[in-house]
This record gives sequence, C-alpha cells and structure tokens, in this order.
Amino acid sequence: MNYWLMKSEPDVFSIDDLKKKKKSGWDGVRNYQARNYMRDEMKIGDIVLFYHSSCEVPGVAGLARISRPSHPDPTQFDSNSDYFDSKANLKNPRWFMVEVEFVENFNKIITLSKIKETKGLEAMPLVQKGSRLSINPVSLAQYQIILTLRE
DNA sequence: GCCAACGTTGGC
DNA sequence: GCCAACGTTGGC
Repeated sequence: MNYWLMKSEPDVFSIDDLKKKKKSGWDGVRNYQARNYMRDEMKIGDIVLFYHSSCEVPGVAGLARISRPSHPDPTQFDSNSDYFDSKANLKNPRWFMVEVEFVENFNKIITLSKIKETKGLEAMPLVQKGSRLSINPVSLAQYQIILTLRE
C-alpha cells in the first residue's frame, strides 16, 4: 500500500465536501506528472492526505482512500467545463483521474507551518521551495509522523 | 495582491 | 531541440 498527498483548494473542494459526498472523482488535474501518479501508481486502498491549499490556513485537513483506480477524467470531453481539453478525445484520453472516498476529518488542520517545523518531514515535497505539484507520494514514515500531529 | 518557481507553448 | 514568453500555483 502507498501513501499520497493530494492538494485541493477548500473553496473549490474541501474535506467537508468529500465527507458529504462520501466519494468523489479527483477531476481537473492537468499536470502530466500528477496525472502519471494517478494513472500508473495509485491503487485501491492507498491512503491520501487531503491537503488544503491556497487558503487562510494551508495544511492537511484529513484522510481519504483511493476507492477506484485510474479512469479517464470526463471533464476533458465537456466543452462546458473549465477543464475541457480540445486536444483530448474519447479514443485517446489525455487526462486520467482516480476516485477517492472520505476516511477522516481531523479536529484541527495540521498546518503547513507545523509540518515545516516537524523533524522527519524535511524531505516532503510540500516543504521544498518552489514545489507546486498537486499530488505527491508520501513515505510510510512521513505518514506516521503526520498522524502523530493529530489533536 | 505580489511574486518566485515551475510547466507549457510555440516560433525559429 | 532551444528558449523566450506566457500561464499557473500557492505561500505570504
């Protein structure tokens, strides 16, 4: 089993939104490296650290789990969608997504600043300068340290 | 709102 | 294939 960190802007889709929906397709990713992680490496049952980005208090807000493996992201074919991609077609999809299901909502956000000052998390892409990738692998050790920061 | 860092596009 | 220009991300 693998562990991941996935970023979402809570104004667009938050951990509470996932809690309400129970499951959701992780659509709208338009970065090849992030796509490749979803398409090639994510497996059912993998655990996701749900990260809130571009907001007042960025940080890990809760946990989710991969509930369906890679399949084409339907928004790429929808000309009304912000994520429409005119170069994608049904026979040759360009963008893939997974489905995630809600697991847990932390009582308090594990903030980015907390993560930055916690020993053992120095190697997380999240704390590297200039790192913007919205999906990152997380090691078992990093995952376990994050869990110890729950309140 | 600013801006550094990064990814993508497209002309050559 | 190079690289300048542009667009996006995301913390602050």
